[in-house]
Amino acid sequence: MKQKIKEIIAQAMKAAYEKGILPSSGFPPVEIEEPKLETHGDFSSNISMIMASVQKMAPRKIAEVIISHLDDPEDIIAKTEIAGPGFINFFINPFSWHPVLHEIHKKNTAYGASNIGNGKKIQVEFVSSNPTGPLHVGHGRGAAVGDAVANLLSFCGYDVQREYYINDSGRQISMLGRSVFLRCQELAGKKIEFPQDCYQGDYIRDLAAIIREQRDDLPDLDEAEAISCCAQFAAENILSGIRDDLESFGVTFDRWYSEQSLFDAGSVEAALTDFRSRDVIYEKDGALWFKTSDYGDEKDRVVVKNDGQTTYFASDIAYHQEKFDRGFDRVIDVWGADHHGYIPRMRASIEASGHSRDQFDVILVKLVNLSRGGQPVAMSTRAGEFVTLKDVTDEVGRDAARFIFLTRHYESPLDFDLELAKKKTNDNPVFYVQYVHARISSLLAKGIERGVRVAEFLETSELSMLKAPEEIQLIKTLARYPEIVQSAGELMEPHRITYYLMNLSAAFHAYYNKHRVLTDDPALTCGRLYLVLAVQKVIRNGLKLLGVSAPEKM
RNA sequence: GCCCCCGUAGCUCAGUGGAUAGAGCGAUGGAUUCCUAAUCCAUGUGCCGCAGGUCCGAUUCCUGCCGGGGGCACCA
Repeated sequence: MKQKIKEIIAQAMKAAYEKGILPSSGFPPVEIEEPKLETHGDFSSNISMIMASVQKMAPRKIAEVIISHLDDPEDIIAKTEIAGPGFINFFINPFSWHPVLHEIHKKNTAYGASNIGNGKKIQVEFVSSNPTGPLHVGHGRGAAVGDAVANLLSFCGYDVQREYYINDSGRQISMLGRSVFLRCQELAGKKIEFPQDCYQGDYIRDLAAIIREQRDDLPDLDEAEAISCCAQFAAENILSGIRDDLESFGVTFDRWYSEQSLFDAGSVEAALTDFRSRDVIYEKDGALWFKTSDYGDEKDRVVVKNDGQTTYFASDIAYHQEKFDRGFDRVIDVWGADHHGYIPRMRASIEASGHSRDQFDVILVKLVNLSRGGQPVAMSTRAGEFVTLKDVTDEVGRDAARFIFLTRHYESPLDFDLELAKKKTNDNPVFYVQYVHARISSLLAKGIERGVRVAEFLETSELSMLKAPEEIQLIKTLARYPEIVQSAGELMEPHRITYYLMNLSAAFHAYYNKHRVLTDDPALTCGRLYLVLAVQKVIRNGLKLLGVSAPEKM
């Protein structure tokens, strides 16, 4: 609809120019918006204000000219007005909205899909939590955001790959091995000093107990071997737990990428050699430094320490080079906000390896403040006291958790209240939206009971009886969906879908309370079912993008 | 000290240059012989942190300041 109005305006400007009424052909792109006030029409254009200086005419005069040249063969426009400083307001003929419903039914699950991505290969890397402990709530938010962003991009025509990067190498893994090893010794009755920098959580004790059971050769190994054995065992065990948790959270990945595999394939060495040849690496104090400050970072960064060990950053450089080698046009990383200082050096590495900085984006997800009935729940990773993602989803359910994670812009801190998440009221919007879907399912079932044949009414519905203001309002809201999806995709902001769904749900509930869908008039009933089924489809599509289920019954 | 994010109704937050700035919660009053009351309807609330600047027009963009949060390792 918006597009049609744009075309009509563009055509009117052209016609006026050809007649010599508008002096200049310097037409800016036509922008249309939906005014907040109903009295300002369905659509509004500021085009005459923008053109005023180029055309050397008063905005209101330009508006008059445009209006007098409008050509509207389909009779979409009921009325136009010139308002304020020169807005042109368009009032759409109510019946012109009806075709939106046909479109929704025809496109069904693809309604709202677009091809703005044009098949470009894009990778979304998310969660990528170290296999040194279970996923906690913060990771859950990252998972929900990453998954929804991937869904959105895919729906917008990108060729999307989801990836999890496993830091299964380096210091934190040996520290994990050491932690488990020490707990094993403790279980064997030895008196040990458990260091501060080891992993403190109880899950380390559990792992120690398991490995003692499964590997009775452990006491025979020398300490280094035993630690390494513990490390490998623990990392694998934890990672498989992470996989399970994500899967029951509804998140799956196309690829799990091991950091260790980069070393095994010589990719880290190759990346460093490449950077040497590009002259962006130098030696100082026995270490190798990458000149990230040449690319906007505040200082240079070490890639090989003076003990010969490569840093985590070195692996990351190799990893991101390798992503582009795999043919991705764009690479998105979803990180916790505490990594934000890492962005400039990562950007530097992208640019130094010959890619452009806009091929790489980081989505920084802010922290989650967990509470229960308003009382904060302590979350300290160091002390090993944290609420795991599994704990939360077990308690409040996957749908509520995922939806709540997406009710804020990812860059805002999120308050997550466990009691609130279980409430079945308006406080908890996930049920508000799902309830729409369930109610419509029920309507359909009742309709069938009464002998309304679905296939038939989808074909024969005559829509002219859909003329109540609430009905037109509902259709207008449905018409906005594709645009919302596009902007959510382009900006990678899934919360736009969340808000839209809450809006649409409000419009539906209001309609439902005011009008009966199943009436004694068969034609009216068919028309209304046609409308509410379109609503149901859009709700279902939107929830799917968010990774939330659309229940038939509640 | 430097960097990033935030500052909008009593609370939690939407609003990527437009007209009279919105929603939920909370408060008050109402709605169910009838399609799911997990719903709806009605009634209030705002120096959009402050000060400049750009613009026909700024909550939105720019600069400075104030306030809140996070980050600043040869850690990951």
